[in-house]
Amino acid sequence: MRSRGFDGFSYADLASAIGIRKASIHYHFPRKSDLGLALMQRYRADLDQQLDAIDASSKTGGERLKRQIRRYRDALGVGDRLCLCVALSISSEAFDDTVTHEMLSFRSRSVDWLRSVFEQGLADQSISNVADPAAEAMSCLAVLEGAHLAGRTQGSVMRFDEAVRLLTDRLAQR
Amino acid sequence: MRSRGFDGFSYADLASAIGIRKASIHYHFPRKSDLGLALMQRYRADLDQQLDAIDASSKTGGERLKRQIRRYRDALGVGDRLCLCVALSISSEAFDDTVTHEMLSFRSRSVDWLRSVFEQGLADQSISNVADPAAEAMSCLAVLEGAHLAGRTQGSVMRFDEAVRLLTDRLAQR
DNA sequence: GTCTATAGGGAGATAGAC
DNA sequence: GTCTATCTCCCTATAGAC
Repeated sequence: MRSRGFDGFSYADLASAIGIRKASIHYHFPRKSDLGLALMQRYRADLDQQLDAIDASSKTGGERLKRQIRRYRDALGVGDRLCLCVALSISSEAFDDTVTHEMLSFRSRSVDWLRSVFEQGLADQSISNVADPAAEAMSCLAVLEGAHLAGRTQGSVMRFDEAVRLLTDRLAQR
Repeated sequence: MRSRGFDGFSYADLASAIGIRKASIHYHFPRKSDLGLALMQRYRADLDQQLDAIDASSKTGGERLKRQIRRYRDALGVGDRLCLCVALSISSEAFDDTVTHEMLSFRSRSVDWLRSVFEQGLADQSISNVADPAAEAMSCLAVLEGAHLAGRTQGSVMRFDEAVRLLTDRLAQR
């Protein structure tokens, strides 16, 4: 789903990949949209968990932001995968409100978390040039997702790194 | 293609939309990938033409950047369309090198143009806080495409505007 | 919970008349 | 260059045995 898009793979693809039959997948996820919803729900739950883990072990805004950038970098694979929320955005006409709701939750959780991170970075001086944490948060999510697209199109993590460099350059050196 | 993705529409959809038969479309574009290539080529040619038009009629970096942001904003429709290059990124495994080449050309033309715009904005002081035009250019393209995704997911141009606000706030008022 | 078998439809694509 | 007709294949999805 993250490398070919929602319409780019079939139950037959999954079946042969995991060594099971199509009908067995339909037992767990009757319709394909059920599978999309389940993955998006899990993706969102993972986000909550991992952002909590970052908050627990990193204390400065700069350090927290650095780890979130790293998470996006890792999620890109070798330039062959996208954030699930990005991948599903293109096919969103195919989904009902439950999937859309999950995607909106994912985005608002991301932006809210980033806003608090920029607020911290402003307070503890671990991120430079922060004037408006709310605007920074929305811009930052756009940069991370846009950098994913750059890396994906060119099949190169380097393009991701280049696109987020303006961001990483603002993190205080330790 | 820009609202449902490459795999999200069929020749039958096109045929009924324009009042023609599937076979007639196949006469012009034998395989679906031919259609994808043709659209991407046209999209890229349009970019060249429109950036030239911006250069011809706007002289400051800030004014030029403002018009490119406006172009992306308009391209979003009412939050139901994406940049073609963004939409095809997800399905890029389905394409051969010719389409990928066109997408890479599109991106490098965008970034090169943006770099020169930031250089101008630095020189004529029409864009504030420019330290590294090359990094600004790559970040800017990411923001524009990421802002598209934000607007698309929420079906709202307002989300686009919010995501690019950090950028528009840097443009000198006149 | 997984299997075989199959339904039912729509996909991309082609042949050949006009 | 557009049409009708059709091909072949694969899609999502279901029925029912084990």
